[in-house]
Amino acid sequence: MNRTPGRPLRADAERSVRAILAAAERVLAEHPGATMEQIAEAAGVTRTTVHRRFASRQALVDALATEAAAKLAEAIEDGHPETAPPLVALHRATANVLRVKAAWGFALGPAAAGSEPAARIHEEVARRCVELLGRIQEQGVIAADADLEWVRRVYYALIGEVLHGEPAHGCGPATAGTAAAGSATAGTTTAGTTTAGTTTALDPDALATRIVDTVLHGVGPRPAG
Amino acid sequence: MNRTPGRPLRADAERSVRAILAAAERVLAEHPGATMEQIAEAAGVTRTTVHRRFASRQALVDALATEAAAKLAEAIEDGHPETAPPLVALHRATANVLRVKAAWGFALGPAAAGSEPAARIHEEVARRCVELLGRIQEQGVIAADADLEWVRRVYYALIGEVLHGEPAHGCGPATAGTAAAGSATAGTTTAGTTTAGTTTALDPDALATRIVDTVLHGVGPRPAG
DNA sequence: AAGAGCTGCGACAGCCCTGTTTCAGTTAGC
DNA sequence: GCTAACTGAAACAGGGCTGTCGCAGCTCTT
Repeated sequence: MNRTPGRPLRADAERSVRAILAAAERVLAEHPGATMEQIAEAAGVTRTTVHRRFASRQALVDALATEAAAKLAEAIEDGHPETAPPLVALHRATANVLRVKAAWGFALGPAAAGSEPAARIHEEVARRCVELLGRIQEQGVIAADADLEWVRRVYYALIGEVLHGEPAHGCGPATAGTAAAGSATAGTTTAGTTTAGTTTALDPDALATRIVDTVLHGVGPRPAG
Repeated sequence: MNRTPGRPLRADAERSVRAILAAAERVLAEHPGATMEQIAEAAGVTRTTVHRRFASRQALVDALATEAAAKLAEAIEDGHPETAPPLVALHRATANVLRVKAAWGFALGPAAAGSEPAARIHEEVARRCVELLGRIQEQGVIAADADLEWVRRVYYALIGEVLHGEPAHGCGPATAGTAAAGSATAGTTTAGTTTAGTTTALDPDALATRIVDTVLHGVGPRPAG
């Protein structure tokens, strides 16, 4: 019954909570309707223990969503959107977000939405995102008459799309497949990453480049080199 | 038990099937985990009847997905991708798809995926889509070195994003909200639709323009008028 | 008008999931 | 080492949903 611990948990209990949350993400990502039992099993714990730590299934999902949202906010912040050059910050943040979203696909997905604190974090993240885009707009890299909210949505959509391709089960150098790196050699002022002409894709930095590039310039032909 | 009728259904039974499918889409779109009972009620039918027409919940969802996939394919075909000028076809198809997807949000969503026949139709649709994009590429409107699969994914993502905004509960002139039509006055060779400078958005044609425009040119500043 | 088809109603069995409780045994922390 | 915290095991009540049946009554079809 004690699910909102007044005092800190004991070390082993803390470990259990961690294991449960991680397992929940893993299991629910593949099977959104998974049972508490399945989650417990994946966490190496009994169903009883799961209920001891999370009052209800909803509480578990909420905790998961909140944790993931926090990591997402952290990913943005790690790009230093306030201090770094806007395009650099956008690129870094994008790469970070790709990493986080790949690892917390369920917790950041629609199925986990509706969680109160998580929703507020997401709003805040969206605000920061638009701020950053605004700074880029001031540089003239985004059209002056562009609707930044639309830009943000396009940006979000592309991030989501990129993560649909390969399941990326282990976050490792997964099965390649059909990768050709279409519009490489971007004109953005970011650091290296584009080693030469052909990027292997799949790695967050290359994907981030592709996303930012596509958002800014689309897929049409470039004016000039 | 007779769910794959050898002979045609009677008129009233046919009507029931229609009503059930329509209700299922309506109900499941808002509440993916809805009960057979809720679907039946929304269809003005008893739960028993639903089970009489569809062997199981899965069978119902499959039928729904298949029907919607067919309508989607039809939406593409109505753009005359083979005969019309590629950009015109793309614009028309986009507008049609927006209409279909708005009306069959659940049946075309991820929750309804996994249905055998529907999946094959979606593959075919993707093929047609890439074909059309290839024709546009030959015109030089898409960069020659662009990965068409990536272009298709970006295109899909934007279509999906556009439909997230307003729920569009009744398909009517719903509650407007924050609409500003960012990068309007596209350079595409489509017909009118852009009445002047300010488009009201929300209507499929205007949204299609926006999508196509963004896919091709991104949100960056235009070279020149 | 007659018969086949379809529907609503009510009820049933079966299943799975959630959430709780108790108790004995183990583990962390002072 | 002692105590409090934590866990596994087992069982329980409760609830909901699915899928099926039989029957009486309505409605389409010819």
